[in-house]
Amino acid sequence: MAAPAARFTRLERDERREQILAAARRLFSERPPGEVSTTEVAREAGVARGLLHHYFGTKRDLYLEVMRSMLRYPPQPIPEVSGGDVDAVLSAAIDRWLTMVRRNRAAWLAAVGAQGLGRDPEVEAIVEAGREAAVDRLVALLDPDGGRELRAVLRAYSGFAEAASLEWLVRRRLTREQVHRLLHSTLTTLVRSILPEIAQKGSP
Amino acid sequence: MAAPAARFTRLERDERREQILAAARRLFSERPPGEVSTTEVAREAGVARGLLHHYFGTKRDLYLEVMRSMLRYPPQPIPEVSGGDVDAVLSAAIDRWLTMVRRNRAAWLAAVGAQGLGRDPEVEAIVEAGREAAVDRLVALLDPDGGRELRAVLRAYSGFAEAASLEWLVRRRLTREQVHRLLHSTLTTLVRSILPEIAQKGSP
DNA sequence: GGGGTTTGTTGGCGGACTGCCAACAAGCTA
DNA sequence: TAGCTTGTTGGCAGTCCGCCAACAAACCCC
Repeated sequence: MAAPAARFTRLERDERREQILAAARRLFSERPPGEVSTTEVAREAGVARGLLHHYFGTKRDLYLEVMRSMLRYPPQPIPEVSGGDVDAVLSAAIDRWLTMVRRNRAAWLAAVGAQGLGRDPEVEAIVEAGREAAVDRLVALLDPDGGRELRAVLRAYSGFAEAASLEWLVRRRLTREQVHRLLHSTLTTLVRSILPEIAQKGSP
Repeated sequence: MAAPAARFTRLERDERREQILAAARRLFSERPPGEVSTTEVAREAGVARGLLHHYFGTKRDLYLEVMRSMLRYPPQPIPEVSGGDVDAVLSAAIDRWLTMVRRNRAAWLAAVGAQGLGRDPEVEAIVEAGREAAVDRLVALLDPDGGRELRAVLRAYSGFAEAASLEWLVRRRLTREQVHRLLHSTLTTLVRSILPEIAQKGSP
């Protein structure tokens, strides 16, 4: 007779883990967590439902892990351009940002738009950490000694950059070239003209 | 004997409906929809669980209605300042925005929490409609004949305004006065200098 | 004021989903 | 090949959602 044809194949922990995570990433990218069942994730991954509880604990834990994994992948490549010309450095940084966004389109869209109405504090913290990290990189690039106001302005700017990127990627009311110029000019103006204006303490 | 002491009181449809909606708004503001049970909403409203299905259909329908109701309340007051001075008009509009945001703090925070692609198309549409309406008001104020690029830039600006407001309300890295100046200067610069620069078609 | 009517409200049944765990078996070791 | 390790499965118990038939509070009419 033929061999019993094993009904499942054993995998190394990390391997199976990544396989489940990939399936979960796919589904959680399309629908909010409340509308994705663990049964579905298990089917998509080709394993029994109990297995994902074994690897990740609760469904919520799995979802949080998906969020983290999405934040982890994109922003790996470190800026490190550091030419003398600030304008050129900024331009290059923006270019990398746009390229990253287009390359990881699905993951990025899901991460930016994560969570529904009620904000889940943990999810919020994960996404916010990613944004604050982006601010860190800009601070290092622009003014390592920058104060509280600089960080606040840059955080607002990151909201601007995300919305502008959506105009390019989704709504298509801007070209990549236009977004690039928009982001560059706005950031330059913010830091050189507007920030000094609002940072000074006593001005009526 | 004493009267049978009615076990529940009948209310008019709209009255009961609003009562349930208020309870749902409270709970859905604190937690994502997947973590709020209809049993809880019913208890909070002081009615039987079946009743909210009677009034709103499915849980999802109730959630969508909550979203709409939150979007409906705040931005009602129409700008209508229309003095000759554009700067003064903008300043007043920004002032109203900041006041609205602080007054409806909880509701507004919850609504912006449903960022960009909530991955739920319907929720997405509702929130995005609110933002596009804000853009409409700005377009009417600034340049009624403005083109596609103007709308795109203003949409990006609304992302900027939301993030900046969070810096004031939540992270407290900016004062109200600072946010005001930041929003005013940025909008002015965007429309007067940066928009013309990116709107021109053929520029290397 | 009593009986009939309207319709707002309740309670519970059927199906689906989550969290958990004991039993099973694939693949390694001797 | 027998035994062991541990990745994997299947099902049980509790909770939640969608639905609907029955109930009863307030109203109407005589």
